[in-house]
Amino acid sequence: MVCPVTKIISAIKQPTRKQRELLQREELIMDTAQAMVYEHGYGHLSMDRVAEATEYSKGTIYNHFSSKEDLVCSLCCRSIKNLIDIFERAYQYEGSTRERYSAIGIGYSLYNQLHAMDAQNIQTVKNNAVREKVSEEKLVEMESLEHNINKIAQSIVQEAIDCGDLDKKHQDNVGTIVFGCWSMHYGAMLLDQSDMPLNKLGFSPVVNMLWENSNIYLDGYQWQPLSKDTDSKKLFNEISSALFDDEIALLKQSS
Amino acid sequence: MVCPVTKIISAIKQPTRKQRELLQREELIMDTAQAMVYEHGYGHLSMDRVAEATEYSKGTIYNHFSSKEDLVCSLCCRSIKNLIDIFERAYQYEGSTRERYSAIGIGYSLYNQLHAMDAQNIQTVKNNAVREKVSEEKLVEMESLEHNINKIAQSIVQEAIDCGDLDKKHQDNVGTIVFGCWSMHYGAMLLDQSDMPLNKLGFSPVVNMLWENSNIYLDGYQWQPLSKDTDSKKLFNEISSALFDDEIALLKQSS
DNA sequence: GAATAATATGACGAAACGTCAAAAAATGTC
DNA sequence: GACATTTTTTGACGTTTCGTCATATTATTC
Repeated sequence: MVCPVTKIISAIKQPTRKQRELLQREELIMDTAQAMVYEHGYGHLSMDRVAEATEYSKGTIYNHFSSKEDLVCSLCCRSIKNLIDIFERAYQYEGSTRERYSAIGIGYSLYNQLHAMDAQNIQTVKNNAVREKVSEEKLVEMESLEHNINKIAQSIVQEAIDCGDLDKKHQDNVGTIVFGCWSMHYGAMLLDQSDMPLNKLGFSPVVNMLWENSNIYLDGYQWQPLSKDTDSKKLFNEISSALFDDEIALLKQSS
Repeated sequence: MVCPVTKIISAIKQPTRKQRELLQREELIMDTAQAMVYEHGYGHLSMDRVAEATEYSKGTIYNHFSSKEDLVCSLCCRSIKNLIDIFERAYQYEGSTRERYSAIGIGYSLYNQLHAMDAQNIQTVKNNAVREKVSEEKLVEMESLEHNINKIAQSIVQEAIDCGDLDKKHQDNVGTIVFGCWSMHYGAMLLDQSDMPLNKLGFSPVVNMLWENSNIYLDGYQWQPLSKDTDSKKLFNEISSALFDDEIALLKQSS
């Protein structure tokens, strides 16, 4: 159940050559696994295949990841780190609190469209039968990452309250507001996944519905400036191109 | 890949003795599988164990369900049928369109709290790796059920528009509105599932957040009467006890 | 350069899936 | 009721994959 290598790696400050090699190999294993999932689906991912593809033995793979599920969870952690990066970019956006919060939602949609498999991995790990087999350490890591990403969203809501864009009466509802958007986006992403056929060029129709719905929702909280007093279509495009130009390009290219 | 027995059963109008026996056995298998998941988790469900517990051979089980995933999907279909029943009760509720629509949400929350494992099964089947192994027929059945349940929600929205509770300008957004609530509830349910520790007596805190959020959301659509002009806490209790008294009792009892 | 510690390997046992030839039961025919 | 034919059931079998562990290999220390 314990991963000797992981334990060593996690305690690193200034990595030695040896440790760099281990880290590098860990990356290689993860990249290989990810490619496998991307190309042939989750069902085709097996430890034996990963071992063969990386040209290491199975035992070595197990030195890095205590189980197949642990490996998938590691992929999730990497995805969440990518999401954190996106959330941070949204946080830095020069605009109203409302716009910055919306930017998070757009970034989230974008990421999930670009990396549908990542979303699928996260969904896989959320499943209790899978979760059970993930090592304690890795679960802790994931929870910590999820906590951090949540924090970013919460701070924007808090700032909105502080500057008056959101009424002070919502002070105790910061969690609820974030939870609302989170669940809506999370649910939409998962529902979208089952209906894969609808992937047209650019954003999927689900993204548009989601954008409308989140605006309605935030208007419901009277978060200023209201979307009904704004050109929300235009805002969507502005935010997309200001923050996520590279991703948009990729999206257009891949369709 | 084909299930001989299922094929026979599905074409039944007036079941003969033989067919009744097959149906009955199918129920037995499903009940056994469900109990297994409930008691020891999804990971403990195996076809061999089901065969042993039902005292039929594995081959016979496979005559009914073409794969383990097919069996789980059948459990999902049963859950969705239960949900349809709940949605229909909500549809019949004597109250404003807004209240009836809210009743759906409450029923959904309730069902998922009472049958957390059902929700987990649905989540499992949504996963592509699992979905791939479900027989075509079963997938069609599930999609049809999902379509029906969606229809119930959509008709309430439509009625709201027709009677003026919802502005006519939303005529083209019926799908979007239902999708919004659906994704929010679906996402909330899944997020709730990962945080199992928070199951206090009665409704989980997530249900409260969800209730608040859906009200805000529907207020955003200006769906009359607005929750901010109503005692929404009271409404929640009224709907719960009017429609879901039995379920509430079960919920209190199980905590 | 030898002794010791760390790491890598792949053969192995266990668990589970799904199949299929043969056995058993049910049904039909005379 | 006896025999033939069809349907259904059975469980042994082949296959895949998991995760382990004794052994082999490599690295490090003295």
